[in-house]
Amino acid sequence: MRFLDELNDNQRKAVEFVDGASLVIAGAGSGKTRVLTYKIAYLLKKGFAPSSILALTFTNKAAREMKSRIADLVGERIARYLWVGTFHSLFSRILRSEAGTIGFTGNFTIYDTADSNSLIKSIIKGLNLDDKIYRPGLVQNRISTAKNNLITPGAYASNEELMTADKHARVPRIQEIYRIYTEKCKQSDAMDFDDLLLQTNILFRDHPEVLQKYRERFNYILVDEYQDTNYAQYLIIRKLSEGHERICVVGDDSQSIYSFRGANIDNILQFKNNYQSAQVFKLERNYRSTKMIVNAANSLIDKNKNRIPKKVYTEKQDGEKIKVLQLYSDFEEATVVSEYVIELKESEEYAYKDIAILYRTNAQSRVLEDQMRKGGVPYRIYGGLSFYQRKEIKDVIAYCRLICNPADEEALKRCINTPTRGIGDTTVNKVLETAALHGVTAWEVMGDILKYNLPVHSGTANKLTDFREMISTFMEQKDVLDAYQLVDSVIKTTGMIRDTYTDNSPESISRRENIEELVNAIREFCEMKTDAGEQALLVDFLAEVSLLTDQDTDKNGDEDKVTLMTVHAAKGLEFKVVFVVGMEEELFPSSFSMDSARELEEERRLFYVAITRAEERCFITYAKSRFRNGELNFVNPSRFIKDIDSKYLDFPVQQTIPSSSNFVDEDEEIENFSGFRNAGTRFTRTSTRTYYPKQQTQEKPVYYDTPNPARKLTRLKNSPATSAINTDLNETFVPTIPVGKFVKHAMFGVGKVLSVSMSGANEKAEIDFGEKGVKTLLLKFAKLEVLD
DNA sequence: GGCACGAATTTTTTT
DNA sequence: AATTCGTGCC
Ligand SMILES: Nc1ncnc2c1ncn2[C@@H]1O[C@H](COP(=O)(O)OP(=O)(O)OP(=O)(O)O)[C@@H](O)[C@H]1O
Repeated sequence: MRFLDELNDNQRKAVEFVDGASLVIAGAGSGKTRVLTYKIAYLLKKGFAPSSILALTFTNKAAREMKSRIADLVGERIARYLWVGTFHSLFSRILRSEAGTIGFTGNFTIYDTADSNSLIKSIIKGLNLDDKIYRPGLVQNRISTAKNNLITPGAYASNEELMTADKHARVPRIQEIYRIYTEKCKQSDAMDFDDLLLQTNILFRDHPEVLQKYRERFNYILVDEYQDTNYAQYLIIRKLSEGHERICVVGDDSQSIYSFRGANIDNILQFKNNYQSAQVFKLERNYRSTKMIVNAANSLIDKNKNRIPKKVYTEKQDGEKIKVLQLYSDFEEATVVSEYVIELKESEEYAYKDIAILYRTNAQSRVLEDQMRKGGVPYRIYGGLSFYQRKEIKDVIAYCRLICNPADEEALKRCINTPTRGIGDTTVNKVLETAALHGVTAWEVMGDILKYNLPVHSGTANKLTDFREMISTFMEQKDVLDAYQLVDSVIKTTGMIRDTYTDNSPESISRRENIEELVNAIREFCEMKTDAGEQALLVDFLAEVSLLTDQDTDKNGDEDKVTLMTVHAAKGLEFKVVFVVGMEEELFPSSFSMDSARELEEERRLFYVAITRAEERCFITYAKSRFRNGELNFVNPSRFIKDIDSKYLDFPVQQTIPSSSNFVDEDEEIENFSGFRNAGTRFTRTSTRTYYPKQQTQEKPVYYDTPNPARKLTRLKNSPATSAINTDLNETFVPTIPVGKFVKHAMFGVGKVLSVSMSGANEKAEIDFGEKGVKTLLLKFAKLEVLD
């Protein structure tokens, strides 16, 4: 087995250990995933049948990569029979074949978060509860957490702790909503994401013979990113491996970042106690990053109290320090990052695809995207609104779902009046109420309007009947035509396509293109399946589509583009160059994590994950002001920057630090454009004028600058970050402009000052610009000139 | 029932 | 800024 040479001693030991449970716990970039991959290859060589190996990854993409890597080692003919995938995708497969035993059909629909949310909303409405108190999002969260901990509605109701918590939170009826939600899902033959895990547990608990069958089928179980598994996942694995304990999990407690999804770090911390035969393997050598990056990351994570200390070292070269850049605004941050990207590309050392820009929240991607486009930088955004979450796509899919499962109420609600065909909310509600009254599906009611006494006029009744007939016709074809042929017919017959031709707005065209892209994707799906000798019916497509994510729609993965994604989405990936942007208090760490030490530590782990994605170069940026929810906020640098030992950081001399004399052009700029001195940042959203510190645009690139030593380091280290930055801002002289006077604005022209008031720490003025309207402007930022 | 406009609201992260 | 919600009118 030559491939074992590609491992170091510790890795090889972990791979070769086959007699019992093993845990590989090690820091980032130490080759944990590699161990798992090679271990599978090793097991295959040792004679394990590929179909007897179950490997769980965190994403579909990771699964694909692992499978293809294994195929490289042992050949595609063998690798193709492996069970490699996410918990959700593999256990949905098992659930489909065993569905009958737990009261579902093999065709069950998978409700995505939007579907659950909509169902919860309608339940809350049905119970006449106030949706301001019973916020659907909150309820959904509670239900999800319950499911992840295997608490069924009954168990929920009899759980003291949960019930009192709900009572105190003034939402005592969550338990009832949960119960109805569960019933509704079952009635609609639907499972949500959490059900895929919960129902698997129920299946294994209530049907020992089924559990036994899968126990015998899977002789070896491997789990990647084990630190982010939840209780439901833990128990599935535990049950399947009971007896033989041939299980190998790998992970890093310092990279546990999904607690909001129920991930329980105890799974990995308690592994030794849960498995008698457990052997623990530690890997210490990092193969990914330079010394500077590894050390910086180590010094950061060292600030967490709750963690298993780990040694991590690297033999790679020292590399450069992590560059920390302070910018005026989110806008400038994006501009500067795009300039750095261009520099890196032009240096010919890096391609665009070597570079990633990571952020805490999806909302941050917008400015970045704009600036990348402006700078001509090709990029690809992952996450956020994915292709399959677009309205028009969800609409088409809703038709598909309804055709395959007429009980799918959420799908019905979605497409019954899309495009509009005169069946409005009132009618839909009547149908749903009548259905609930008789304990049948809405589909059933629509099939016999007279029998169920549906209180609608004959015109409306006809519309309902027509709609039902149309869907029925598709149903007759669902086992005859392949997915492509059927969907093609659906978009034409239902009027979905025609609807995009009613006007020629860019929105309509984009909707049409998206629908066409979907149809294309389905065609490719059919071709692929047919080539593989498998069936390619609509149900087959649906079974796969519900679990697809953004990263899976990535067709040409090796296009030369910069990657933009959240830090969460970057877990497990690596890039030569990484920019971690928006390192500010309230954003990263998120304001919601601030009052809990536990959550704060998770935010720190998240930052650790971000930095450890970098192989060679890492940049950290933060802005002093940022638009959030439509308003400008002044923000402070993240406390996490101080958590990194400053000897690994480089704060280049920048013009962007106020109060320093090398503050280029400030006076000139301010006087020319605002009429006020020290008015602060020049960047506003309404301004198209861009301004770069001279050095960055006209001289050599900043990242070759000599590190700026002591002075700024001390500033960041010894004083709270707030004082370094905030003082400057707070001391900014803000003159009050006289009410009633006329002022001139760069964009709006001349206007009259109506009032001046305080908005937080900032003065804002209401100014009437005549036909441009009355605007409310923050004086710190508006470029105003007082006219005499 | 459908549409348009104005008001109100906004927690981060995702399978 | 962006999206959702409510209202009012045809
Ligand atoms: N023995 C080795 N020799 C050479 N390269 C290695 C070796 N082990 C791992 N690598 C490389 O190191 C990098 C990180 O490996 P891998 O992704 O498996 O680490 P990991 O521990 O799973 O990381 P993370 O925890 O960040 O997901 C990969 O590029 C991998 O190819």
